[in-house]
Amino acid sequence: MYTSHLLPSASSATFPAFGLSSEALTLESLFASLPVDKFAAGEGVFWEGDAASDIFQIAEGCLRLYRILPDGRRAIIGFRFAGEMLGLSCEGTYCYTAEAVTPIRLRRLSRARLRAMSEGDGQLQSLLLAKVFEEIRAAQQHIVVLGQLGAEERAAHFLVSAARRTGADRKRPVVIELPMTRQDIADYLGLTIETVCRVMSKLKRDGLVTLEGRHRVILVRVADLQQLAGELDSAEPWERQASPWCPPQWPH
Amino acid sequence: MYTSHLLPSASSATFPAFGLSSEALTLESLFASLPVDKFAAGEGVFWEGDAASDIFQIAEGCLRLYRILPDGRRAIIGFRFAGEMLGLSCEGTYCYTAEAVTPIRLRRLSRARLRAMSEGDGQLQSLLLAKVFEEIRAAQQHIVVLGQLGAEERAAHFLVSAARRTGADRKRPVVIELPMTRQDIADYLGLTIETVCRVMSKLKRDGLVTLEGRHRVILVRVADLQQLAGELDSAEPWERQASPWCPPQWPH
DNA sequence: CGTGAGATTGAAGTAATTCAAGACTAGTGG
DNA sequence: CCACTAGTCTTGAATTACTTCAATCTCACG
Repeated sequence: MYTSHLLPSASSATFPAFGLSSEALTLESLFASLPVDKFAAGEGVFWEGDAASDIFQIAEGCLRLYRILPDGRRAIIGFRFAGEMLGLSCEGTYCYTAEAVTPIRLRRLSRARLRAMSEGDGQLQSLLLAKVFEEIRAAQQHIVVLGQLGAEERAAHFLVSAARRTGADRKRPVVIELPMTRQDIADYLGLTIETVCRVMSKLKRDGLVTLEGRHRVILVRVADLQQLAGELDSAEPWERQASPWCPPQWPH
Repeated sequence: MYTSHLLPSASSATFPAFGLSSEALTLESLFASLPVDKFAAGEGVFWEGDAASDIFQIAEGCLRLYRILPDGRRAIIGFRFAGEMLGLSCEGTYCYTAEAVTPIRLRRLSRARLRAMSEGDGQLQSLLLAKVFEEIRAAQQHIVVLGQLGAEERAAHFLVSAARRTGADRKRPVVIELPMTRQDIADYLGLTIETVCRVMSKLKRDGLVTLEGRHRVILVRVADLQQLAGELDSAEPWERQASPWCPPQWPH
């Protein structure tokens, strides 16, 4: 029998932030009855190259997803917070390592079982597909950030994006918890730890944010931060005619 | 017309490079009977924000996919070559603009129709899903490139990756055609056009490549280029124990 | 053979990195 | 409880990589 009551705090408190309520309910029900795995901070959940046997949903805590380059550089692909899913877009083998930033609790669903469940269920398939599309969208967003934005803009985007993902942008003041280290943020934004520090200090100095300890940031002037971030998320599509861009013709 | 000599018989010549032969055959058959649309160089196929009504397969030519930032900067998300698909991972509205680099011919399949066709067809669904996963994988790869690699490394990765995608890496010498402009490459790699030029010149000076005109590059020392690129594609996963990385513990 | 867009190269400027020193903070042991 | 310690964070100074500005070159096409 399924649990008659939802988890005391986690589910009802955290889910509304991460999608349509119907979506959250349906995907949540997939995981709700599964046992919970715990990992300590710093522990790995899976490694790049492992057979991608399971997908996960985070009940509590924060993870970093990363790849290590041959020379030892670490590229953090992204972070995952409570309520979000993990490993859905990997086929065959995991294409990054997942590691707990904080102590975490998560539910594991075998890929084979998910496949079986979704076999005849068109609604479930589209829910999953929507998650995959969301992931692509986020990845493309990150590409734009890394390719085009400067250090301050990247940081601003990171903060605004974190606020939106955790639902913190819907209350005032906007308070976000950043459990990861500065080094994590640096490896995620393609900067050095020193640059991340400097930029955060500058945002503080300019009155855009307040820093409370190492892991709490209060977004004071959200609109300015969004503008700094290039309004990449909320921006209406660029005007088709107004584009200053004159595309080069072939041949050149 | 451009590339008439390159693609005498587009499908059979180019498909083996882009997936399993069974996959290519199946997906190709989806498009084979559809009429061909033509676009001149510089023409847009769809724009960011348009309703994502169709998906496309490129019969011939090359496209750039990009987004324009509020201040006019252009971020090229990627390129698509003959045989590749387009618009599959967009839901609701296209999340980038697609524009012909060269004159192109492509086949259009309505999303609604694809949906109907795949409704009961599990095999087709997994073929499509595989394409989507491939796209995510490529996006994550690009994130690593933009976040961690220097200018020369980025260029090397771009060249090696282009060689692999077009199948040019399976013949010697490795000759790749780059129909896009240097500005396109710059906007794709997150560099300026001058830096792209300088880096290409350096690769040439160092004997890694030969440049023939503006749009043909011969990869002379492929292994060295791959190493420069961080061996991001071919690299075996990093050793779990040998990792020099000591993950920070929580709390910090 | 002239023309113009694109490409290349050089020189100066700037943003981010590297190197280095010090400050903070959480956890430890007296 | 308090000092001690180790890891993290922050700031400054010097350096580097990339960009910007500017001039020249190349090539496809008329």
